[in-house]
Amino acid sequence: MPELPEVETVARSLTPYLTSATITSALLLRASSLHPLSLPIESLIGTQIQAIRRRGKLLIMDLASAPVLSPASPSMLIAHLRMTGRFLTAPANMELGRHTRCVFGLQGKDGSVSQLFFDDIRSFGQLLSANDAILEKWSFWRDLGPEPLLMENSALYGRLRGKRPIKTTLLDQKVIAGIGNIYADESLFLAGINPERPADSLSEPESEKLLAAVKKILKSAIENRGSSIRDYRDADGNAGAFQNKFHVYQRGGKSCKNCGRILTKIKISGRSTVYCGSCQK
DNA sequence: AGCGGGACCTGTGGGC
DNA sequence: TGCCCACAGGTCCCGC
Repeated sequence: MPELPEVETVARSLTPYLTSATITSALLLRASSLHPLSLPIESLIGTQIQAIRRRGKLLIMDLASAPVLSPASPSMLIAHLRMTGRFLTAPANMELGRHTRCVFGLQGKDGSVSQLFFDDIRSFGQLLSANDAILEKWSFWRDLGPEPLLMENSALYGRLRGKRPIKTTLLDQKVIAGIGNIYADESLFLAGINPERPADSLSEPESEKLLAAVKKILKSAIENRGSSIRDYRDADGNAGAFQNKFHVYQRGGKSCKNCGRILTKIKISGRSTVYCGSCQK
């Protein structure tokens, strides 16, 4: 599910609920929902959530540890939602859902108690209780590319190496962080670039145009609280609205909103890809 | 180097 | 109604 705009929306919607809350309990319901590099889930008990933020598609909760905890205690709780991961805030007495993979007890600064559920239908998502030593070992984290909204074209253009399709390159989290299948297709459409073009065939102005399109699409998607295809909801249970603005994603066989020609649907590195053969060169 | 295919999981929608 | 297949916001790993 969630790409950068959805994770950003989740982080923002969680912020009022979680900031300054202390984790009072942590129960893991499916072992595979905890990252192999993670500290035990119990390591989170007693930590206080300082802030919630996003890096690429990762949701990050910054933690402060109680003074008695060892230096090995976690400084962050990181979640990768993958396809169907989701955070839900719940009253203290709420029962677990069918797809709840982890549940945290929370105590707010005002003493109020509540729960935080990590639900995940497909169970691809993972939680990682991390400290600095663990992050150094985590290659996905180490190699994560720049934030698209902060990126300059010199950085993108410099990374457009090799003959693989530009769409594959946009999906490579080492090149640029946070773009997934929806926003890759939508950005390439807006930039007028064919997704099958070899990455190294883009000129510097084309790279610039692509990065501008990526930024415009991501910002617009964030303003619309993300895209809800099926499962995605923010922490308040709200769907996004950007799916109503798609130009190409999931529109194979329909007509181009720009020129009226039938949109082409193909596979690029295993992912469904839709583009306009007339508008995208 | 990079692609295809499979794996990890569960659910839904379409075709017959 | 039911069965089977294809497909789904992601990433990793293997073999060619």
